[in-house]
Amino acid sequence: MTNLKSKNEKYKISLYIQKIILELFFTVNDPLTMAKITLRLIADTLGISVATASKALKDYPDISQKTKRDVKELAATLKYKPNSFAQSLRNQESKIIGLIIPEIVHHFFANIIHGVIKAAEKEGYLVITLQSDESYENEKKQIELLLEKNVDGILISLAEDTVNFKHIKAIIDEGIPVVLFDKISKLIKCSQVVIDDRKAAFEATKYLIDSGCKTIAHVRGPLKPQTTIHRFLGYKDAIEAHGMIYDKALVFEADHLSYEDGRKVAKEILASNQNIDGIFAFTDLLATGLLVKLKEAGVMIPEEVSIIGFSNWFLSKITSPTLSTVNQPGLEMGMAAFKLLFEELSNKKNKVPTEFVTVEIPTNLVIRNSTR
Amino acid sequence: MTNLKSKNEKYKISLYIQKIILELFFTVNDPLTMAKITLRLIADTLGISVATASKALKDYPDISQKTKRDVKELAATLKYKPNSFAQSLRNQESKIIGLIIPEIVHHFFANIIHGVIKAAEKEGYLVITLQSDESYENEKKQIELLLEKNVDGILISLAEDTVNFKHIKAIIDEGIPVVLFDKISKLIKCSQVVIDDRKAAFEATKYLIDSGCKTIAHVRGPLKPQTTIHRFLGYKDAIEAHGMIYDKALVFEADHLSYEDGRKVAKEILASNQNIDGIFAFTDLLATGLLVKLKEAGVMIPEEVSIIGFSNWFLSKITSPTLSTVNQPGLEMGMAAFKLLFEELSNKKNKVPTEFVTVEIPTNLVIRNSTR
DNA sequence: ATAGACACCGAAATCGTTTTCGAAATTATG
DNA sequence: CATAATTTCGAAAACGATTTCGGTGTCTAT
Repeated sequence: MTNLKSKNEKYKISLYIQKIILELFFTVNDPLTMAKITLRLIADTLGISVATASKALKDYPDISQKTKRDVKELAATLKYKPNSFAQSLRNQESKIIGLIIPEIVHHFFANIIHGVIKAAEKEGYLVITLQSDESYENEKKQIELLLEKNVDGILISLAEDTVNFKHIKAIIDEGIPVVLFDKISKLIKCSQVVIDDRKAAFEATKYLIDSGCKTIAHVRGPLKPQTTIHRFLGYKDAIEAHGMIYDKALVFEADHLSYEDGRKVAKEILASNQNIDGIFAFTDLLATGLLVKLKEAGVMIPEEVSIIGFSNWFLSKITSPTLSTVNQPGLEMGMAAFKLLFEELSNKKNKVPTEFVTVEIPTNLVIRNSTR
Repeated sequence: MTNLKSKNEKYKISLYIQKIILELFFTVNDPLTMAKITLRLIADTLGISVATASKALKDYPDISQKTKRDVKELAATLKYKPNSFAQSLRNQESKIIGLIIPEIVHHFFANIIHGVIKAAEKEGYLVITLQSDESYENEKKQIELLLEKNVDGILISLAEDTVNFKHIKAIIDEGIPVVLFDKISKLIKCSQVVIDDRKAAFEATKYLIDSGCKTIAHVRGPLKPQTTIHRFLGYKDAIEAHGMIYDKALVFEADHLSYEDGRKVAKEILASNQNIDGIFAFTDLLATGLLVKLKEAGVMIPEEVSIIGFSNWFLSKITSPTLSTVNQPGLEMGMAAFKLLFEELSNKKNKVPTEFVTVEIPTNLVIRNSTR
């Protein structure tokens, strides 16, 4: 590269520009040999230093207006894009965050992803998404992957079989901000985003009671997750708070949360002969299985049995009758989770300590036609 | 930092290790002051050069076994993680790819995301996902964002209102590999992943014919997208290939592909009095709307009218009767798209030119209970 | 003893940007 | 006119990892 710092700059610069233009002209269709547009190129072209070029682009006060104009103009025409690796290396931040969820193909989690990406984009952050498949081992591995890429922070919804939290605590101790959402653990000291499952279940059950149901069943999920317990307790609370007696025989367990399981439980309900006239199901898919099977058996919904689900998945709008349910706002939860992370990231930059908070996103009943 | 290159290395090294251990001990709980584990640290600790440490970790042949062991051991105990920024800056690759889709909360696209992420993870790539909201402007902006982060390649499913392809061609010319999938354009010179809509529609219609339907309607989508035209043509092909006459009056247009639109078209079909006994719908959601509305109107499905949808979304398994449909394998498409991109990336690294191919992922009929 | 072969290691350049600190050039002031 | 104040700029040191190229030291063969 010719040294441009001689006296006769003007002449040399124009020569140099000619060279650049020629170079661009000849190589524009051949990416392999195309000149990289760097600060060095801009600086040399204008006969200034890289330092000055950098400062000009960032509007440092110690650069003259004319220089700023020149640099910005050339940068624009050459379509200069700062090399993010170099920037990140300098600034020690990637402006990328990681997102780990148990399952992508899932209405609720898809909404979470959307919420996170949307909120992140607004603040100039991009999101790397990973799926743990509900596996602890995957979760651990994926955290490693994200760390290797030097993400600035991580958002996690814990996998089903994650019972040990050392891997999460370790990264928090390393100084990487972590925010948990949906599948959380109180044992981890970090900010979290949740819904109040117990309250939501209470409201749902209360609605069934208020609408006249006398014998209300609950179809719960597998025992392990916290949510199962909370929704069950909400159901029990409501029953007992309204002068009814809680009856164990009215609680059915589905182990897979699938449509098929809903149908299976429906059969049990029919066989139990308990005059059940209201059902609060752990999730919409179960509720849909229940609804369809009961209808096939000649039960009128909602006249004979009211059904209420949980999550407000897409399918609850298209069952017949349409399904009443508890809206679990994935989009809002995703956005809230990112906001917490963002705050923590900002605090970290300003060396301000963050105190962890647990944000509760309100749920709401969506009453459709499966309830009276 | 003490210079360790004196004769009496052993003594100094142990002193230094003491210092490190103390340092770690005192700062392990304070991320702000915690020592960064770099090659420099490892090298100094062992009294070797950074170059040697680097080569030891990468098993260069000119490093002794002992040195390799020492370096690897210390690296492991200190949990050394190479700084990806520095690596990327050197190697000019980020091992990150971008993925732009029109809509995340969507069964098919969620499958695509899953497929891409899964295939990418296997090859050591991570994925940044972005949603264009079917907007050309967003698409353009997001490509910029991805380029700023120096992704190695980009996977795109074109937005609905993208009719101008300059932005895509520009990045291809810049040498960034791009692979298009699902919503593609033949006008862009790059590898693509598609399904054969026309053939799939042909098969679906043929199934209706073979199962005895005499008057078969087609509910098509909005006019613009290619897929609408191809599925319509497939329908028409099948009709004409089986000795039936194509009748324009049997083609209904839905403009939003929504469940509600399906219901609306069902009304039109009922009002048209054409003795329609088979319907091929552009997509499952439309088909579901049709199915439910027809049932409500007392039409027996499939005895009086057979219905077949398109895409094999989740909901097709839970309608009653369950919906026959064309399986559009999102997972496979996502994986195929990544594989094409990966190949191109490898070729680029080896300076081998890539010839663009269009991969066609086979669809298949999923026959359930909405057809005879 | 000397040349050649071989094993092992390190200095230094590189990737591109940022920022500090001091120097030069220009203008203002007494 | 000399000095002080102000603009305006650039050299250089980061940020860490990689890789080339050459330099040690040791050993073998003559």
